[in-house]
Amino acid sequence: MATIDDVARRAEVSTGTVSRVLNNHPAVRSLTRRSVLAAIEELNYSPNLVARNLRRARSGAIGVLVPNATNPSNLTIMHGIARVAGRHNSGIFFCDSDGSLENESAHLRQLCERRVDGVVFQPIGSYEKQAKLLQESGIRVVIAGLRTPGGMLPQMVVDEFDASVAAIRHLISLGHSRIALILRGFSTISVLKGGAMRNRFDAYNHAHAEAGLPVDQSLVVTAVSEEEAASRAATLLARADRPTALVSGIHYFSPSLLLAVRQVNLRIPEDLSFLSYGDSRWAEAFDPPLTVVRTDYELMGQRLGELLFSLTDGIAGETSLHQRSELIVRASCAPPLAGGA
Amino acid sequence: MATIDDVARRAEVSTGTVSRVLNNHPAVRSLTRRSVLAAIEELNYSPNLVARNLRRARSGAIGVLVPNATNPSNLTIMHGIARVAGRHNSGIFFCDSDGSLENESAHLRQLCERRVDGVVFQPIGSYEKQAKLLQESGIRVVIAGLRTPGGMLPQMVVDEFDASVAAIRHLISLGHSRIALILRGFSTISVLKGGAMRNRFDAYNHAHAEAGLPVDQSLVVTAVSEEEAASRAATLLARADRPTALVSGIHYFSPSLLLAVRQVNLRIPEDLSFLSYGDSRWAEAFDPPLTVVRTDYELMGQRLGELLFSLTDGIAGETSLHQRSELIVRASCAPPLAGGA
DNA sequence: CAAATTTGTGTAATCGATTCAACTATGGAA
DNA sequence: TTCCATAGTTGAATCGATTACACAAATTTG
Repeated sequence: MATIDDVARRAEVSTGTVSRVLNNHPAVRSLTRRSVLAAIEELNYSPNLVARNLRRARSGAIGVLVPNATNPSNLTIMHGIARVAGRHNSGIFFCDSDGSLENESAHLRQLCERRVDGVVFQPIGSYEKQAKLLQESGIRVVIAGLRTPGGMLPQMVVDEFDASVAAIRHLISLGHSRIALILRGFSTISVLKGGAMRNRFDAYNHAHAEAGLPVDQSLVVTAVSEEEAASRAATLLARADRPTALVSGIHYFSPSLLLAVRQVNLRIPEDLSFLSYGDSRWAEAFDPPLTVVRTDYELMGQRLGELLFSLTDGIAGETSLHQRSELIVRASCAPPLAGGA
Repeated sequence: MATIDDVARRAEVSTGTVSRVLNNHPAVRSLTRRSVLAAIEELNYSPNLVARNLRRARSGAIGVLVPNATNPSNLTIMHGIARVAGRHNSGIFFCDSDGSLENESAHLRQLCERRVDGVVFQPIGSYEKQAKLLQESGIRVVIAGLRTPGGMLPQMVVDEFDASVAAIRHLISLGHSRIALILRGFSTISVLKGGAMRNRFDAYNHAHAEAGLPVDQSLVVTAVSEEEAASRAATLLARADRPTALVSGIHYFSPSLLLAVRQVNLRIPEDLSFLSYGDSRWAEAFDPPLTVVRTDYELMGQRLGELLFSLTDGIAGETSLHQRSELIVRASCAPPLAGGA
C-alpha cells in the first residue's frame, strides 16, 4: 500500500509538497501539482486518514449512540444525522447499546478513545456523569431524547407535552372516561424516573385533572416487550369495566396491541378507540387509519446533527433545541357506544 | 489530555512499560503494574486509539455501507451486524448512500482512507470494480444483497427464488391468472439488470411458465417512490381487466399500496388478493393479516458480520453464504370471486 | 542594478502510541 | 564463585501523515 513518501519519490518532490497538493494548499506550482497528481494516480495512492487524524488531533467523525437500533424512530434519526454529517463530510461511528447500561458506557469509552469530534447521545438512564467525562476530554456532546429539559448539556428536547395533552383531551371530549395507557418500562415506578414515558404519563394525568376526571391507576400499565404489552392489554380488555380507549405509549407496541384487540373481537373505533404514539405509513394504511401523536424524527436527526457540528466548529448559539410533536387526528378514535362497556 | 508519556512520568517508568500494562502483556511486575494503573487513574488517562491504530496498521472498525437507511430491513441487518461487531469488540463506521451512486463511491473511498478492517457492502448498482479496489488495498469486503450469485467476492446471497416461486404458485393455485407485480426501479429494463427485483421478476415469470399461464407484461410495473407505486397501482386497479391479485415487490411500498387499494373500495382478500415481500409486525397486525415472503434480516446481519470477521481474522471458510426466505401464508390471499373482474 | 518582496519547495519535528533490541537485576545450576 | 537463563525494564525507531521554518529562485520595487 503506497504511502505519501512513495508518491513523493515517484513525483521527485518532497513529502511536504505532496501533502500540500493533497490539501489543496495554494502555494504549489501547477506544473508540480500535475506531476504529483499523476504519481498519485499511477500508484493508486489513498491517503491514510489515521495518520492524518493523529497529526491533526481530530478524527473527522462523530459518534452516534442509540439505546436500541431496532426502534425505527432511532433509524430515522440516524438517517437525518447521516445527511448532515455527509454535508460536513464527517464519518459516523455507530453504537448500539442494545438496551444495556453496560454496553452504553463501554461504547462511550470507546468513542472517547477514538477521539471522535462529537457525540449524539440518546441515554438509557442517567447520563450526567458520563457525558461530563466526555466534555472534559474536549468532545462535544449533544443529548437527544424525550426527557425533561434541564442540566447544562446541549440537548434536543422533544416538546411532546402539549400534543400529548391534546391527544388525551381529544379522547375525553369524545366522551371517554376510561382510557388505558400502555407504557414501556419495568414498572410505573421506573416510568416516574423520567424520560419520554414519564412525559406521556404526566400529560395523561394533566388532561384528566384538567377535565376533572379521576384517574384509574389500574388502567396505566407498563411492559418491556411487545408480547408483554399485548398480554397486559388483553387482560385490561377482558375486564368487566374495560376501558373504552387504548393509548399505545410507544409506536413499537402498536401492531401487537392491535392484534390483541382483534383477538378479543373488539372493533376499532366502534368498541374501542385506539391512539398511538409515533406515526408511520402503516399507521396510516391501517383500517381505520390511526390517530397518532407524531414527531418528525428525520428533522430531529438533522437538527441534532446541525447542533453538534455548530458546537464542534465552535459556533456559539442556542444549545437547547426544541422540537414540537403534533396530534394527527385520523379515524381510530370515536365516541364510545352509548350502552358503554 | 493526558498521553502515555504523562502516565509514564507519573508512574516513574518508561512508556514501553505503560504500553505493556495497557495491553495486558504478562512481562510486567505486579508492583509496577499497580503503580501504572494508579497513575492512569489519577490522570484520568484515555489511550488514543488513533495513534495505536496507526502503529498497528489496523483500525478495529468495520464499515457498513447501506443504500438507504430509511429501509427498515437495512436497519435490522445493521442491528445484527452491530451485535457481532460488539462481540469482536470492533467499531462500526456507518455509511448511508441515500440512493446515490456518487455517495456510494465517496463513502467507499472514505472507508478505504480510514483503513477499516473490512466492509459490509450492499451495492446499489454494479460493484465489481469498486469492491476490487478495496480488496487490493487489503480490506476485506463482503457483498450483501438479494442479487444473483456469482463473481469472486465473498457474499451473502438471499435465496429467495424458491419462496418467490412458491408465492406466485400459491396465488395461481387459488385461481388467479391476472397477478400484478409492483417492483422498485426506474423501469423494467433497469430491473432486468440484476439485483433483488430481477430475482423477484424472474420467479414471477417462472411460476407462470410452469403453470402454462401467459404473462401480461402490462401487469408488471416499476416505481421509485411510495407515491409513484400507489398511483401505478391505482391505474392498474381502475382497468376493466384489472388484476385479481397484487404483489408488493418491496415491503417499503406495501402500506401505500394498501392505502391505494382502499381508496378504490376493493376488499382484501375478497376483491383482491394481496401479497407482500418483507414481513413486519404491522403486516401481521393488518386486517386481514398479510401473506408475505419473509427473510430473517437480523440473522442475515449476524451471519454477514461473522463472515466478515472470519475473513479479517484470516479464517478460511465458505465465502458465499446463503439465506433462505420463506412464504408465510396468512389471510390476505383468497380465490378470486367467481364472477371475476 | 541592488534591495526587497513574493513564490515555491525541501527539511525535520511532531502527533501518541507499539515493539524490538539491548541491558540489568535475580535466582539457580555447575 | 562463576556462568546462564530468565524476568523486567529502558530507549529508540517506527507507523504516515502535517506543518513551521529555512532557504533558493523569481519577481517587483526604488
